Amino acid sequence: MTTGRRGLQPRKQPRQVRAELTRQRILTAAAHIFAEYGYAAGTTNRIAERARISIGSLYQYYPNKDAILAELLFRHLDAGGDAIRSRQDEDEPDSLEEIIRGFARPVIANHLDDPQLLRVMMEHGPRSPELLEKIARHERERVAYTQELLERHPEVRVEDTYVAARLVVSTVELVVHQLIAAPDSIDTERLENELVAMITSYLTAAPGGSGPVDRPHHEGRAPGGPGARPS
Amino acid sequence: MTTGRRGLQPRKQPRQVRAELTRQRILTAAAHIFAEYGYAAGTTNRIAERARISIGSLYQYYPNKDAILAELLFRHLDAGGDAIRSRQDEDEPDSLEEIIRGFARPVIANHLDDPQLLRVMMEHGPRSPELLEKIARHERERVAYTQELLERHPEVRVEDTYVAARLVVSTVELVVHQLIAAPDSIDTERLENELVAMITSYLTAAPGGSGPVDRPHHEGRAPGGPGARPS
DNA sequence: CACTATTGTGAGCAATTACTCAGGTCTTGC
DNA sequence: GCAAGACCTGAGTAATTGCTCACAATAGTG
Repeated sequence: MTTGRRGLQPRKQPRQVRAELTRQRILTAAAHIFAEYGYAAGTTNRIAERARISIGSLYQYYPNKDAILAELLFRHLDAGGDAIRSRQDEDEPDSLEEIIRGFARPVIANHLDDPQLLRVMMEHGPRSPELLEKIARHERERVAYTQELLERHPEVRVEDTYVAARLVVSTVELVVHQLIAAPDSIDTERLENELVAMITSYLTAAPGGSGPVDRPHHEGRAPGGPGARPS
Repeated sequence: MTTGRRGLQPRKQPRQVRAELTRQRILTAAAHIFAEYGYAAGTTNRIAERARISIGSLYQYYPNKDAILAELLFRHLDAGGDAIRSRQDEDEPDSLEEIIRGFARPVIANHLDDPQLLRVMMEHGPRSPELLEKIARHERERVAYTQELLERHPEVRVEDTYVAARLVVSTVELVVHQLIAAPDSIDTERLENELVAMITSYLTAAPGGSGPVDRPHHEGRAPGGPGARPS
């Protein structure tokens, strides 16, 4: 199938405008093809055909098929990261609900373009070590950032902010992904609201309890503060 | 790649014990191979090799590669459905938390066997119309059942039980899947607890509020006036 | 214009894959 | 013991795929 690892970096730097244009055509064509056919059936020849260039040209810019998907994924991750980071730079003192909403909204927006493509990327992505590393780093950053926010915010009451952060990040990403890509798609706005409500109520609920009701049993939360250690 | 649709039903009924045994070998071998190599790289020859039978025998039982994955998926879905349904038959009057836990636990248990395989199945599955239908039906059943439970339980306070049910089902399935398969896996028990806590607090929280705390400000989540435009 | 560097072309190769088939070996029923 | 079916075998085939390479076209420079 795919020839072995040969690096994922693009093959050459374009020196003329024409080249940069071709590059872009390849990328958008690949996005469509992968989204429509999946990774395995999305052949390089098909991509070239869709981009209206020859297969040879394609391989002048990308050393192999993986590299195309890689670039697609990089761009997506970068876009997502930027959106969230830009939000961070704004005025900070939001309510917790607004903060969570600030997580959910960019993720939703980022998935509206082409849910199918995202799906393909996450599916096949982790087979290449470089992609795996990139994704893992991205996720770790998000978790760390989220954890920091949780720890800083007084409203938050969870035992282990690390676990909570992972739960939150995963939930937002996955649920948005699934429910937007679903055939019977849920209204975007409602999805955002419900997701935010769920996470916010989780974070602010009394630890070990289920909702506002007092729950006498259960091992109490370690009073040592928020610095609960990840397992 | 795969030859076109030719049905997914097994090719023949085994009449001797020997045959049933071979069948089982194929299935377990396929499970391992798919989990290890993914669907595309998990070739039928490799499966046959691992099962220590010839490739010809394999094709006596399954008309094509898809059919093997299909059977694997069917079995998984059936197992999951059974686990939940068996729980339903027990004494009903549980607390909401216990009900949600009754959802989460079988899902977790079902994923502990081989997360990678599950991943492959969900990834590739939806390409075959028959599989797609099976999965969709399974999901619809789960959502319907969940919605019914939500409506019956007095503690639940959500606007739209259908949306809530979908959210709950997706969240449990996806988050469990992701966090168990993750390289830095979270402790199973803690995962269950946090997940249950999140969902329970979401379901029991007063609509429009976030958690037990009284929240004077903020526009409610009523459809009338959230200033929430998607970016 | 001439010369060079950059970019584009597409037939075709090597490798891989799902799957077949002609013929073997084992089980069963009598 | 012996036929008839059930089961198994594995070399081979047709099709597909990622990718190369020898060459053609275009753009930049003097």
